[in-house]
Order: sequence, then C-alpha cells, then structure tokens
Amino acid sequence: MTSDLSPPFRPVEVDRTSPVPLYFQVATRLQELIEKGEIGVGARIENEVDLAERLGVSRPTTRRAIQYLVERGMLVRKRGVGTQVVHPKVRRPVELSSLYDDLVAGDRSPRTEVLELRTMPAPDPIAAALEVAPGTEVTWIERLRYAGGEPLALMHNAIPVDVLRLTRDDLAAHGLYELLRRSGLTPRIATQVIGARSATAAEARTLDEKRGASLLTMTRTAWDAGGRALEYGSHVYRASRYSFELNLSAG
Amino acid sequence: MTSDLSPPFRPVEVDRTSPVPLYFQVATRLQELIEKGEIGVGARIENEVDLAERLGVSRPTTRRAIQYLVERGMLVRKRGVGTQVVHPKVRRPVELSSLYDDLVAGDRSPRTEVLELRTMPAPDPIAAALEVAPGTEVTWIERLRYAGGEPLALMHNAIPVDVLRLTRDDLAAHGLYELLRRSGLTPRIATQVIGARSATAAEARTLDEKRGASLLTMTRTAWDAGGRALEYGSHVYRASRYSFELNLSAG
DNA sequence: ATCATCAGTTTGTCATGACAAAGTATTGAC
DNA sequence: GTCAATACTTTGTCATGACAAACTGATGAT
Repeated sequence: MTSDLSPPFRPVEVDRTSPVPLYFQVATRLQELIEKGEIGVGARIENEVDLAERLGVSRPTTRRAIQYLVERGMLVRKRGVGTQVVHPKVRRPVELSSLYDDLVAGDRSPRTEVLELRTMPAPDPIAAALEVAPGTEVTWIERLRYAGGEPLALMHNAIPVDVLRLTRDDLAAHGLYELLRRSGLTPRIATQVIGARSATAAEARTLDEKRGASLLTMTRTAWDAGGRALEYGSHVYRASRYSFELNLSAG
Repeated sequence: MTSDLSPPFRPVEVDRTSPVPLYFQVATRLQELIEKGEIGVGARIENEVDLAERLGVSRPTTRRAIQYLVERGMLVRKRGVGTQVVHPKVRRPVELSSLYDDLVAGDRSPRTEVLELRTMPAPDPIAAALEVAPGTEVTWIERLRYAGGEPLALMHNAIPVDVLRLTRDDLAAHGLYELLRRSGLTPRIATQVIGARSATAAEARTLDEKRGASLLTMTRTAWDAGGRALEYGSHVYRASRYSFELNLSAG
C-alpha cells in the first residue's frame, strides 16, 4: 500500500566534536532534507531504531530530534505506523517579533518618527496590564511607523524604567524588540488583544487616512523568561495596509 | 540570597497502576501545587535528582514532567541554578478553537442561523488556500452567529466534501469545530490572517451595524495532523462586540 | 580589598536496555 | 469469502548510569 518506503537518503553524519547537541544536528539535517524535498510530503521516514543505528546515535537522541520537528509541524508520528512528513517547511507557532523586524524582513524599508518620549508614573490600567504596582515609573513612548514612505502605524508603549532606558535616537533607528534584546531582555511570553475600530479625526490625520477609516488595534503585554513585565503596547494600524498573520498549532 | 528554599511540600505520590504516564502524573501534580499557590511565584522547586528520588521515579521522567511545565510558561530552568516558578497559571500558546466553543465557555448563549448550505466546485482562491486541486467539490456554508441575542459574526466556510458532510440542523446546533471533532477530524495546524475593513451596506444590514462600521476580518485554513486540509473560513466580526485574544510564547 | 581560582550544585546531553501499546498484515477457522 | 485471532512493526514510556556545562559561592593570592 505505502509504496514510499524511505529511500536510502544520504547518510546524515554527526559531528561529535561539535558543541552543537547531537539531537539538534540530527533535527537540522532532517529539516534540510525535508525542506529541499529530498524526503517528500507524505513519505515515511526511517523508523527510529534503524535511523539511530545508521547514524550511530542512541534512540533517545533520535527521538528527541524527531520530536523537535513534530512540535514544529513538519512530521507526524503514529504508534505502530511510523513517522510521516506532513509539511515541507516549519510552521512556526506564532512569532513574537516586532513590527519593525517584520518590515525589515519584508523589505519594506521602515522608518520611525518618535513623537513623544518621557517618563511618568504608570496610569492604573497600564500598571495593571504590566502587573506592577500602580504609579511605577515607566517610559512612555509614542511613535509613528512608516513603511515604503507611507505612515503605517501609530504606536504607544510603556516600559518600566528599571527594565530599560531609551533614547530618541535608539528608537528612531531600531525596533523596540531589537533594543530589548540588545540589552539582554528577551520577550518570551505575551498576551495580545487584536480588535478594530474607526479612526478618530486626529488618528486619521496622522495616518493619512480618511476620517472614520477602519483601523486594526493591538494591545500587548510582554514578559521575559523570568516573568518580569518588559513592555506594554497599544498600537493602531491602517487596516488598508496591514494585517496580522498567525500560524497556530494545537497539541 | 534566595531564602525561599523549597519547603517540604506534600508528597507527590504516583500511581504505577494507572494508564496515565508517570511524567504526566508528576507534571499535573506540580501544576496543581503551583496553581493553588502552595509553591509560590519566585520559589525554587526541588532539584531534579532529589525530586526524582523522593517520588520514586527516574530522573528522565522527572525532567520530562518539568519540561512540560517549562514549555507552558510556568517554570524556568537555569543550569547550575535550579528551577523557578515564574507564573502561577498555564499560559496556553494559542487556542485552536471555534468561536462557538468560546462563546459557550464565556456563557454568551450563542445561536446560529444557517443562511446557505450547498456543494460546489471550489473557486480558485479557495482551492489554493486549501491546497487542493482547483474545482474540488466543497461544501459552502454561510452562517450568521448570534451572541446574547445580537448578531456577532458573518461566517463563510468551505469544507471539502470528502472530509465531512454537513446538514443544516447540525450547523444550527453546533460549532463547526465540534462537528469536525465528532467525526474524528482534529484541527491541528492553522494559518490565520486577521485584518479589518469597513462594512458594506449588505453586511451592515445583516449585522445590525451602521454602514461603514469597522469590522474585524479573519480568514483561516486548518489542517489535521495528517496534513489534510479540513476547512477554509472567511469571517467578519462586529468590531464593537468582538476581539481576538492571543497568548504567545517564543522559544 | 580585589580579583582569579576552585569546588560544589544543578541542569543539559547522551547511551543502553527493557517492556507496553497501538497500529498493520497475515493466518486460520468457519 | 468473511471474520476473528495472531504475529509483526513502530512508537511510547521508563530506568539506570555517566559525563559535560553553567552558575554560585568560598577560597586564596596579590
């Protein structure tokens, strides 16, 4: 029935002198083979035991490599059946990146205008969102983001001052998440709410839209691995120029 | 410095006769302790080796349980330091559920009106989204979803006929994802695009909004674990009544 | 007093071995 | 021929043992 028994694809050799973990080497190699189509969608890969033996690694190591790709949506395992390729490229769960990074990646030449930058005690709703004490000092930022010469988004952020200090120049030249990461602060968890509403007169003017035009709204709070709140953001995007793309995967 | 050395919290006994895997029993028990606050945020839990010994399970099993909670954002591990509680409840990555389920869970008494239900060859854009051959027969559904007596969303779906056959009654009484699951079809992977635009006159009339009101739009394609396309959806929501909430976690 | 060095703690990686559970394919009885 | 029982394949779970790497804190030299 399943004629596509794994062809003897090229040996995946591992480098035991490398500091890269073996399971990761195996996973990366498999991912390459799949992305290049050398193992086609629907094809079954070799069973764990044989694969492990052929690579000269243990079965747990092989399992861990396969598991890694299963979690990324490339492979599917069924007990008693085998492991099958279901998608030729990684489906990332959801990116936790900033708009700026996305625009750079998409070659849309972003530019940032810093409209406001000051420190102030956090208003209650923002303190609540950040899960910090009311009145905690935060840096309040208002930015206008351009892409391809056109205004795209109006962004408001609050960052606790003891998390990061920011300058106008930094913000004009880099995305907020890049600045965070550069300071060793890695956002790991975030909650977002995405909605829509009509533009106010002032927003329409700033964003070069007609009054009452539809805007996408996004509010987000991001935490680092230690559970410390890094950033609260409340942004509006021109719906005519922007939308959110998400890849979901459910266990 | 860290005075909060793990108190000798109650023994977590495992049941080896249970069909539930040991690692999952341990993970669940730890999760309970954390959710109930018996292990507070910031506290360090026992190290893997001791914990394993005390529970009478192996270290890999303990590691797997802890890893499970780390991936869910409750715990953080640092080599040479230990494992710390960073959040008292699970942060789910993103749910892959239907609007209907969400409304039921939120006690907002959903109701569904089936406006249209017929089979037809998939138009090219929809066939492309589903990654099936152009002209593949699909069931085309148009539904109006109410919540709390008010219209909330206008939903269009295409489901390949060889995936599932649907009746008006089924659709009126249940959410689409519930019907899929009941047939043994589990959505595992989806890509979504969320945007916004102004309502057309017809949409405004149907949704009881003013003409030009802002609407949230969401298009989605969902696949099962085997990579088979289950559903394409193109929905519009009243922005005044609905927004998307997401929890993200980045590796 | 300050800084480098070293030992201790804790998680990270890997190997080997074993059995269980869930599918699939084959065999055999009727 | 049909259906149930059986054998086989493959992944899932678990144990034990070992060493490496990262971080912490104490020690010692300057």
